[in-house]
Amino acid sequence: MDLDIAAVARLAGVTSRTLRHYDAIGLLAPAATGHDGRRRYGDAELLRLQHILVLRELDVPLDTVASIVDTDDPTLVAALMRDHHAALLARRDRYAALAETVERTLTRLEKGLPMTADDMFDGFDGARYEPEARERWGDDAVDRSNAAWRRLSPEEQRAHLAEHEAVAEALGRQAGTGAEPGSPEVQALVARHHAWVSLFWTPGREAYAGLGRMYAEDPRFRATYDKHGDGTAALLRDAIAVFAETLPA
Amino acid sequence: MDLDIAAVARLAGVTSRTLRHYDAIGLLAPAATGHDGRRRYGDAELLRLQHILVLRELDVPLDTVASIVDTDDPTLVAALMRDHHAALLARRDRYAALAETVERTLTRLEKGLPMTADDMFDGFDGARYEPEARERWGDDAVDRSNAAWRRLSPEEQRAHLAEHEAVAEALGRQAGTGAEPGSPEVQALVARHHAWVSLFWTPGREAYAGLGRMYAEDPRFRATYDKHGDGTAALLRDAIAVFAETLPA
DNA sequence: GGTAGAAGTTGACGATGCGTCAATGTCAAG
DNA sequence: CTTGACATTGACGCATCGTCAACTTCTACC
Repeated sequence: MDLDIAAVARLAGVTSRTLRHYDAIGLLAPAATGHDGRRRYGDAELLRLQHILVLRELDVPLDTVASIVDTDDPTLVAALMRDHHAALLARRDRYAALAETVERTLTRLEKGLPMTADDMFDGFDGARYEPEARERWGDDAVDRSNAAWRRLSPEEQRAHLAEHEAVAEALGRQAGTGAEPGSPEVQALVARHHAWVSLFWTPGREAYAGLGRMYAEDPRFRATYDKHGDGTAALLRDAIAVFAETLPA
Repeated sequence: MDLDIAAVARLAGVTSRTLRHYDAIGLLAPAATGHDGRRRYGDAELLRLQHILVLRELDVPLDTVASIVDTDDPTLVAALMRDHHAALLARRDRYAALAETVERTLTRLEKGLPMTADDMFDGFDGARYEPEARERWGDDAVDRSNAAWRRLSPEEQRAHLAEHEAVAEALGRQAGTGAEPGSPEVQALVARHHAWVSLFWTPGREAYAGLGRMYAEDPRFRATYDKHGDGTAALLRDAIAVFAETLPA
């Protein structure tokens, strides 16, 4: 895979100007530039571009996009992609609601019926139908999460990662003894795990449970945990399922 | 109904700054301004605002929005609203496709499977999934239609309206004699009607048929035609249905 | 090898759609 | 009559590219 700027533009449905802009602001640098200065893109850049475009589609400002796509923690990445997915579905529903409102307006106008002002704007208020974009990405959740991570000193970052290792290892030992997901020892470890995740992300009940499932299903994550013993990821998943019940929605 | 700027803003989910901006650029003037200069809005303004917001939602530039919402020909207005509705549905489907693409990317990444570049951007290319916004509104169809109407001199505009009256009257006579929708006389009149509509809008098969149905179903339109005799609107609808078959999709 | 044409490069300016701040005025309640 | 909430009109700012302009480079064909 070695594409020139025009090919990438065609594939992604953007203009070459946009790609140059993204290069200029440091958002998406080409894999290499030919000896003549021409930009060449590879697979990794395509993946990154897709990620960028999803976020752009959600009206996330490009500098925020940069901080998001720069995260390299796979836990965060996966959680974010799930969030993006949910946001896209929310958009879909929003446009469905808008279409319905327009249709209702049309038929009511045709029949000469009156409409209340509230009816008329049903679906238009971003605040009610879009608790995603601005509130979600503006300078909240994810943005803060990255900022939080970045604010840590290198030692603190290492300490944070070490805590995760410690939890995973302890979980592995519990898995080795056939411990129950709901047992006090395991739940205590999950609590530590939740606290660990919460540094950059405060998942709700569903989100945390989803994260747990992903740990067990995604080969990469599973490997991360199962290196401490087979069944560790599965134990974590089940333990998280129990723990998640206590979280707010 | 007599609302101040804050009330309108709350209802529509925009800021008061936006409403002032729309006033400043002549897009949406308040119904009246109090003796102290405060803007007061009425029902008509709310309807116009809804129309504006639908178009804005579709990324139509505001000056184009202005030219669209300024049309006063009810035929055009109805046709446009139907188009807007279709465009919103297209958006809905687009976000559904995007969500699907992201989901596919996620699961494939989880399983370590490769993805083709084409797969990855499925749904992102605006050209393929959005033959609406830019191409539809940019400076095409509707924009041109308004411009076309505006380019006519006042006498030409009168002549155009007179042609419509003449067609409607002739149709009324045909309806009075119980003519068949498919008869040569009636079809000749429909051809004139189509030519009349085509000045500002070139409807495809489905669109023209839909327009015909609206003529018969919408009380206001029905009245326009049935004043030349009961059943005129129905005859026109059926005749258009026949005529539309000959149109390109 | 020469040359045309397509497509790349950087650099610069412009447009759109409001956000936001400043300075000021007015209304309704206590 | 004060106070605080909200209105008004400028004015400037900004993000995200679009759109020239001037120039270079690759490819293809004679």
